[in-house]
Amino acid sequence: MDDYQPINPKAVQELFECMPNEEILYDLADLFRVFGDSTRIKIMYALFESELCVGDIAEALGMTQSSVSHQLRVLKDNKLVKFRRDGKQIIYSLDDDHVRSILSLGMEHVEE
Amino acid sequence: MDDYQPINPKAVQELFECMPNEEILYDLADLFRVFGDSTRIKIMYALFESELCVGDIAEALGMTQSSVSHQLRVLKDNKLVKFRRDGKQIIYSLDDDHVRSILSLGMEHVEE
DNA sequence: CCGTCATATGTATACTTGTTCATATGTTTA
DNA sequence: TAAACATATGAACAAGTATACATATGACGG
Repeated sequence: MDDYQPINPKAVQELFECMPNEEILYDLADLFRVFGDSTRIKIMYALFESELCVGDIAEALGMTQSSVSHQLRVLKDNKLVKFRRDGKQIIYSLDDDHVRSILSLGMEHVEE
Repeated sequence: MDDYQPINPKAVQELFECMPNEEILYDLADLFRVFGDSTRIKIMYALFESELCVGDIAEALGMTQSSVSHQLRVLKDNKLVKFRRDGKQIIYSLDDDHVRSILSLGMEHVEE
């Protein structure tokens, strides 16, 4: 299988030339990986309608503050949520509508 | 922090009532997790325009047949690709346009 | 049927990652 | 400034997973 002869050489050749940049594909996988955890999905859904502080997210979802904070960091690093400080609280919200679009589209696929 | 008092009790209460079904959120995370690997992303992109047999995918992407086959199984189990046999080859293609939509939307987000 | 080709599958391993516990940082209030 | 509160961070452990290698299954040609 080392001297493999493509069945469809034209398509293979076309892929060599037209595949998106390697780095972009990694970024794309990274993006989806962030969506690929139920804790983070829950957090994003919690923020779907309105902004919330960390404690309220943890309370609403029944998870520990630490766990929520760790995952918020992942979401923040990947620019999926933004935050602002308000006194002692830090208030998180979804970063842009892309996040809502992706969630909604995924939901459509799942709900069949 | 055990007797936590919500900052925004109304929002927390609303979340208790309005959060999507737990199981659906797990399914959603599972769906995105499948997209969250660069090998699988590459395979899906390879299938974006036209169907391909396993060997051609491996050849075009420069990966081993085994690795591609393993990942195709994941994609198949999650209904993201479908396949048909054609003689000795097995020809894979994207299962539906949801897959293309999700890839495209993710790409939009990444390409800024 | 036998050898060859295309693909699938089992297994072991190395790597990634989510959670918990403990603690640090930073803000407010008394 | 000390105590209380909200959040972040570090480290350790457990669980999941992608890959490579070896082998099995299945289809075709002679």
